[in-house]
Amino acid sequence: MNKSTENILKNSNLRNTHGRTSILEILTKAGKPITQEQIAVKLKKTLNKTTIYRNLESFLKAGMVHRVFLNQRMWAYELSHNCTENQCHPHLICRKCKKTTCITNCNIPLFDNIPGFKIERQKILFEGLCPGCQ
Amino acid sequence: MNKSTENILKNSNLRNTHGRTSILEILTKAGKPITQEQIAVKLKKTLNKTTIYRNLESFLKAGMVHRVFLNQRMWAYELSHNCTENQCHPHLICRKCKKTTCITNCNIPLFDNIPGFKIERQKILFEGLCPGCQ
DNA sequence: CAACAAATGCAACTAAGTTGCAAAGACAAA
DNA sequence: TTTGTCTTTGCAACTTAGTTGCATTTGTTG
Repeated sequence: MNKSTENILKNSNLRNTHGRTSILEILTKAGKPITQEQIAVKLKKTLNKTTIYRNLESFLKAGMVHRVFLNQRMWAYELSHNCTENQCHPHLICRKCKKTTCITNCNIPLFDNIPGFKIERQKILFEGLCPGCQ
Repeated sequence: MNKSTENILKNSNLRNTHGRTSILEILTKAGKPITQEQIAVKLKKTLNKTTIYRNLESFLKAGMVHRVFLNQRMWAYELSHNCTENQCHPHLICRKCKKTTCITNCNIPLFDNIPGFKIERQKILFEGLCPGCQ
């Protein structure tokens, strides 16, 4: 079991359970947004979907994870170490392969000076072609 | 019946039905993204939800309308006259009142020069406070 | 170890959106 | 105006991502 994972959980007042550590492990390995269903499959369905959803939600609340909206009605989750408080890196949904990619090699400012609004966070979604599909 | 609406439908090879014109009327009046359910209520449930969904989809295909993702699992639709081919205006979901507002008085560039990716369209979603909630 | 709170699994539920099909309606040609 | 064809509509049944209630199990602290 990973020591730092254990500490992360402790710091967020979350109990150190097998379910949580294995979900975090999978999110770490994935390195990109994945869905509840994908997590369940990688765990060979040894963890109940309710449990996965509930754990992902507690990770969300603790800020360890964020989620992006996929296609029609699914969320994909990923670790949030590449995100600042106000802005997560942009994502691209590829028109061809439909996969979601994280775009971390760009430098997009925070548009927080829009008259009349108080902008606290911004999410950017690109549509187009990923490197593999051009 | 609005003559321009009629022409818009004709140009998109869509038949001029009562359902379609009344949905377009409501979207025009709304001037912001609204959901299927909201449309149905404004029509006093005289139009079946299947019909509304199917018409919204044909509007989407024709480019007359675009949609933004709302809260948990709902889409909101709005007329796309304020959008360019590559970018729609940003939207803000207010942390307090949960309403979605269109932000049209800002000038955000298209980030289409990201190495490795072919960006065709960008969608920006802000979270924060709307003018009424500050 | 005991006691309590939190996490888990299961089954049933919710609800936004979809599908199949028969009936009604739009529209172009005659 | 009528006819014929293709599109649109309504209805009911369905799909499925995500949620809820509850009984059981597990982690943690003293």
